[in-house]
Amino acid sequence: MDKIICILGPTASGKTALSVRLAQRYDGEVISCDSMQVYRGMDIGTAKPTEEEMGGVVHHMLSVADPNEAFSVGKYVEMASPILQDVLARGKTAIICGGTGLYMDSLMQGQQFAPQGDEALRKELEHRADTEGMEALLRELQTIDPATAQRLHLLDRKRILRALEVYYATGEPISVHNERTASLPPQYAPLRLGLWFSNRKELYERIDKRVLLMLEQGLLQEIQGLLDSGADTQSTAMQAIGYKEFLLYLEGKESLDDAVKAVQQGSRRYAKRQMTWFHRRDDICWLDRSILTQEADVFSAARQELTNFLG
RNA sequence: GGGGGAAUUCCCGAGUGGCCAAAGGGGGCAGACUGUAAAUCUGUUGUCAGUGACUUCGGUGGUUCAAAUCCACCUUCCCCCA
Repeated sequence: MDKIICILGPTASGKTALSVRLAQRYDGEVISCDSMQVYRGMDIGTAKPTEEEMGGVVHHMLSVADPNEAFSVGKYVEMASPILQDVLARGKTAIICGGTGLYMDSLMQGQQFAPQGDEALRKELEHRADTEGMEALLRELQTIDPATAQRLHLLDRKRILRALEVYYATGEPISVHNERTASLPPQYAPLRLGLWFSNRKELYERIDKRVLLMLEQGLLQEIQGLLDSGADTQSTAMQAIGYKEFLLYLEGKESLDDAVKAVQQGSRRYAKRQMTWFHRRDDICWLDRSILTQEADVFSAARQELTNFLG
């Protein structure tokens, strides 16, 4: 049995601290599972663990991409998979820690994504969406992949375009590809530990506070630094919560106070979406942080689950 | 002291006699999600046995078949003149 522990939960629930303690106790290495912590130079706003917070534990998948590069789930799995195998091969405990549910599930599943269309195809589809409108494209999808067209909403531009892209790039409807890959057995069977708050207000308070803390730690300077070094404000990385809003402030388009509120708001809604994602799994051991308020409590609760898991 | 204006469902804010449980936005809640996922998208939001009933539009009392909408008084807030 592979020694893999997944630590998941909404933003600001204390995943980092728990992962480090477990790694120290169980001879582990942490593999970060966060779609924004992969970017170099985005440390404060993504709450990337500091050298000190890492407590001597080896961390992977942090700062592995340039903010201007287009990162994605596919790349994440490509990069993290070999790392995970290596960690296991060395007899270490792998601790997958992060809040990006899609990335985590994909890594554990060994997800094979349908290939990406080339740049020209994607550009063309984008252009057609703008000129012909989504109705036309959805109708087109209806003829080549009715199942997908059926479940997608007219306004879900991203997914409609991707479905068309997959079909034109591979000749296979994305629904067929998905059905095939979904029936594959998962590659790993980790212990999943989920952090959550039965009292949501407490989580929201932590989030609000953390945004203020990031400001104190110099988030604005960090963003300015990224801009100065040529960061593309349209990039995926710059869509990160905390960056896109404060960018508006730095550009003088919004007051600092409004930007702070927007970041807090965005983070709270993000946390809710994360919970929704995780909720659909029924194999997560949930640790209630409204009850386990001290980090030591969380740690010992986690150790109990681990004891059962390792047998 | 005098004159004018405003009070709407969690918030902002439409609504000036029936088509109003009340537009729209925000927020909340719930959900979706297979290469942008901290992204993208959807639903719902007075109460209740849910094709219907009931309680809401600062308060009280009127007018009317019918009021958030009209009248009177009261309360609070804002503006102007003193």
